[in-house]
Amino acid sequence: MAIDHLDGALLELLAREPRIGVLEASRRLGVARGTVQARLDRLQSNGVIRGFGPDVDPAALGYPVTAFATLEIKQGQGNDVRAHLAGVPEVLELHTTTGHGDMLCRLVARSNADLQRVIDRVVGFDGIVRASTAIVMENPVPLRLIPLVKQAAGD
Amino acid sequence: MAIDHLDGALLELLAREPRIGVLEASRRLGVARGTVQARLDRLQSNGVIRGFGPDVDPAALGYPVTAFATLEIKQGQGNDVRAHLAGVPEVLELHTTTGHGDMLCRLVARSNADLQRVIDRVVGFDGIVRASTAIVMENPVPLRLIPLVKQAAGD
DNA sequence: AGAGTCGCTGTACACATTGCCCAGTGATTG
DNA sequence: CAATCACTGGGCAATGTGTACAGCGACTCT
Repeated sequence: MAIDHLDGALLELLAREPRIGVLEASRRLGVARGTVQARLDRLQSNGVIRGFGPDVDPAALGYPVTAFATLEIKQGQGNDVRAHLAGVPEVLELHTTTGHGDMLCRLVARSNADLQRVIDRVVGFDGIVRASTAIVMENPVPLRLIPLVKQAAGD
Repeated sequence: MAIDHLDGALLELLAREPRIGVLEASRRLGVARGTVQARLDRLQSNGVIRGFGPDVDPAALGYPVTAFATLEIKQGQGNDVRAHLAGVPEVLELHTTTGHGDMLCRLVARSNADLQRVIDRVVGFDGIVRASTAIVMENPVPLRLIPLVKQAAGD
């Protein structure tokens, strides 16, 4: 859980040049190879690094439209709705939240027209009372964690 | 842009066991190493695979609270707001959207109390008229792309 | 039909990297 | 003071990588 300064530098380096190896990383950071290896192992067993999965771009896959849908759920239907949404490939992410809606999910679609189909599929389920959708136009800040890592490392 | 069936299998394999090498992947998929190498290169130049950055868990970094904030922006202040939000480490992601709000951003914080500080910092800016926040309680479907990849590959 | 192109295979080779081990050292702790 | 811990720097065998090449079947264009 201790987010060291070296850990921070390592994470940043890995984020910038992911194909880098342990040896090369140790050279860049000016430490011994064993150290980098140990840090990496620790970060992974800590859960700080979940993995190194490929970062897939839905747009390049033919799904250039992203939207967020706020869902209102019928009492007690939560689990069914979760299962239903988990079965829809275009649902990239699902959260249960406080506030006006009960759930928030991230959707993608092949086009604005296709989004209609996706939404119909998403909300065409008994437990869902109401849905409101916001289509994403721009993504000025794509998902990033480095600034947070830096802050966590810098204290 | 052609999302082949082999491409799909490769992506799925990489997602499940990211530390796998090209050689091992070729063995698993039952194709020649050169093929896997060529596919990988193509997927990367296509932009389907953006990279292999480490998947960092904010919770493990000490930021277990996630929230989504919908922001309403003063006309013409878009760029300033974008720049402001980009400067806040706790802002993990920012989208401009259609619908009730003008922007949607994903935030993290060290605690519910800390979230107040983050929100204050986020909305403490001239161009922002109104903000409504939804705190994430559960994350039944964490960000996933494999089902989408499978669908894209299966046609 | 023939020529050219393309993607995949199977193989080869030199080189770099990995996983693992170990002795030594400096800082911190009880 | 002794023990613990993280880091260093070195060494080793095994493996993977980058790269190249020839052969082959499928496809397209003329």
